[in-house]
Amino acid sequence: MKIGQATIKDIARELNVSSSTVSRALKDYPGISDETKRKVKELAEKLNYRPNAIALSLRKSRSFTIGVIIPEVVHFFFSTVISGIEEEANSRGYNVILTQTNEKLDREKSSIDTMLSNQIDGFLVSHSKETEDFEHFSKLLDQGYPIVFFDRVPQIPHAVNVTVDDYKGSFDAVSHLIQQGYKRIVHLSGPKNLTISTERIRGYKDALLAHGIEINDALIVECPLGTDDESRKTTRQLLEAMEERPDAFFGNNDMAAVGAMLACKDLGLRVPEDIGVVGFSNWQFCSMIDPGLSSVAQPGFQMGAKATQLLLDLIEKKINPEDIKESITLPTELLIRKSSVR
Amino acid sequence: MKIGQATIKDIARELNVSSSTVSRALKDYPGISDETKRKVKELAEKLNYRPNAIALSLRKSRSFTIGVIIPEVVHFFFSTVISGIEEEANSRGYNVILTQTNEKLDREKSSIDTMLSNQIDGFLVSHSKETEDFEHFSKLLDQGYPIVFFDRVPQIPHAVNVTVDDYKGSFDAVSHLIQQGYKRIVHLSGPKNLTISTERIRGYKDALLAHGIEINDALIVECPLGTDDESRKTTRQLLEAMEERPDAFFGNNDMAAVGAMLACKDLGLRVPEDIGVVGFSNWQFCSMIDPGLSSVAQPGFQMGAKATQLLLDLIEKKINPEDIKESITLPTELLIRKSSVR
DNA sequence: TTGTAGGCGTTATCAG
DNA sequence: CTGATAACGCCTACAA
Repeated sequence: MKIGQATIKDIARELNVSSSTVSRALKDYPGISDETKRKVKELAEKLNYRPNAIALSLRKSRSFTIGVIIPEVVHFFFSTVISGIEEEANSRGYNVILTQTNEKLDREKSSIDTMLSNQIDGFLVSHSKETEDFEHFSKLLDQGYPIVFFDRVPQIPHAVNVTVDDYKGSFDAVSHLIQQGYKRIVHLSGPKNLTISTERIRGYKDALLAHGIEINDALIVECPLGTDDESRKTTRQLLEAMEERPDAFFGNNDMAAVGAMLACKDLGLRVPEDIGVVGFSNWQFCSMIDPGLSSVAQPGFQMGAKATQLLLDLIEKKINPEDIKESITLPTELLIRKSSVR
Repeated sequence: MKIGQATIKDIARELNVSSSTVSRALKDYPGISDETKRKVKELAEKLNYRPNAIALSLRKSRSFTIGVIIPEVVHFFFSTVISGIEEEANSRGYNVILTQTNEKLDREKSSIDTMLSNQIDGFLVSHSKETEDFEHFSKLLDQGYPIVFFDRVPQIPHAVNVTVDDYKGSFDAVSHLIQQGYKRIVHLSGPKNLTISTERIRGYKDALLAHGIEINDALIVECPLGTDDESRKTTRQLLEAMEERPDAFFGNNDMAAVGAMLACKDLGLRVPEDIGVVGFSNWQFCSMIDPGLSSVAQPGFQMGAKATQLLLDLIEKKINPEDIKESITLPTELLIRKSSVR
């Protein structure tokens, strides 16, 4: 499209050969004279010829494009993942088409629709907070579309999932707080319908149990939005209301953890002396705030790269879904800063 | 593609009509009997028919896809812009294909190549730090490809640019510092080949002049990377080396500003009492750190939306490049927090 | 009201 | 070594 986009036909006409010859010459097929090859390539260069990927897609029923569906781009973790996806996809010659659902289920569904229309070769998905029923995904899987889920993964049989070790990340964080002498540890949890949330809750509970601390459900507080404002309010109320005051907060999310730190400041409580705080994700700002926020680092870039690698291998039939026994789990790392050390 | 992707032909065959009839029926063309329309639509629904966007693209020489080229996704500001792009493009029925250059010129060029191959309808570009020669863009413009540049815009005649008012943002920030009584204000500038950097420098200088303060070039310090580490080192050295100590830092970037705050802490200087600090961009963390970082907010989402709107209008010939007299400039807003108030 | 034919750009297949 | 032809899925003059 556009004035002057040269096609194979143009080259063929100018050289008085057939388009098949040109096509073959350009791809160094055997059985084309060096002379012809040279001429074709020269002219192609001169005309600034570019293969039309659209025509190729139609011909091959492959678009060399993968569709990425995520909740939000404006999210440090997700943007890191995208970066990994981009990198891996590009290096293997695929394009990335992106949509964000803004945490809405219907946008998730309509994204799938447009992507299907666009004949993408496979999906990379992290589902929305609203998604509780995974029908729309399992239908795709049944139809044979390659999908790899990452981070926010569904519980569907045969789904290929890439996650970080949320359980262990959480377990480590809470164990660390306990070792630092914190005893009444509040967990600011995420929406219960996300596996990452429940896994982190499980890690939290197990860490308490492993250190002989009783589980108190009142100390597990849901922060569904995951913003600092929400958590600031919630934790502030908590600190004011509870007769036996908590002495630590473990956020399922750095924003939630920061909110807790701010609430402490509001109330004149010192972090880490009075209250210990640990977050999850290791956003950039963790090292910039004072005190530095301890956090569980998640390898976002690698998650994106790994998920993409799996997806492309599935697409190119280098592996079969059955070969992937269980979910891929990437390691987390607890980064200890001042907010949790006393 | 994929087992069972129904096509118009499938519907036609099953209904014993021609594919043109089906095509027309599906689009409610005049001159198709209601009966046929009903039958066609019913079957289409049943077969889960989806128009093949690839075939459409080939037919129409339009892909309904726009290409976005940005330096980095992992950048709060850019992710906000992407969000705006996404929103506007989707609402108008376009797909977004994304590549990041990682600030490399050759990746910028190869991105253009793949996108051209993919027959995208237009480009949305924020160029890399390495880009000093805009030949590869002006060539595209000459060939008639619609391009809208945003934030990092080139100096090319006839280019359609969307920026924020960097000059005024900078002018306001520095004026504010002066009003607060700061006198020796250091500007942590960005790479000089970016227009946004030079505009911010211009705003800085003019604000000083407007308040009768002499310009001292030694107080304009380049922080090319724009990371907090870089700026922390740079500003620390500065604070230690200068006989007459600066009393404020204006970062062309929030990371740079934070670096300066950290350097102050390193040296036992108090912000804002001893040193005032203002950043640019208003990243999320500005309100989370202590003291809160004053910053010039840039409307990233709107920038993305506006740039996309212009691009799509250009593509759809609703406007001509000549109609856009000058660059579109969006307003900035100075958000004053504790870091600059004494 | 419906059908036929041609073409968007490319390549695989079959001939020569 | 090279050419002609058909096909990917869709749309649209033109014809009937």
